[in-house]
Amino acid sequence: MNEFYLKIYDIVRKIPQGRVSTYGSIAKCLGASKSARIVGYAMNLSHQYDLNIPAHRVVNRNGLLTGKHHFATPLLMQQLLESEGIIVKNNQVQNFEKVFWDPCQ
DNA sequence: TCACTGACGGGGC
DNA sequence: CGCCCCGCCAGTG
Repeated sequence: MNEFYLKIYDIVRKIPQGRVSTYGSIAKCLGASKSARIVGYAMNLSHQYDLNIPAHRVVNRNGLLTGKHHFATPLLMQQLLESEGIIVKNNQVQNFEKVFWDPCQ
């Protein structure tokens, strides 16, 4: 747990309800565009610490729910998104361009 | 040190 | 379009 991770968590906490962002755009926003994988790893860690991180709002560049298996149940990620009004079909966020939120805005 | 593993992304074709 | 290859880099054993 270092400052880089804390910055990642700061940004993820700012993602509004009903919107999603991507690992890569978050990394790029922090000036580390090549460290998208690390963002994913940080999301993985966020479960074991008692941080209040909406990790379900972070998907990959294609809008795919690649991290669903790291939640309590594989369906939880999709259910959380749908409860915020996001439509998920075949592990993929629909209207991805519309709900995408740029962390650097 | 080394090798391997990913909740990744860009570029080529 | 989709698919594949490759660079990336923190953690782990």
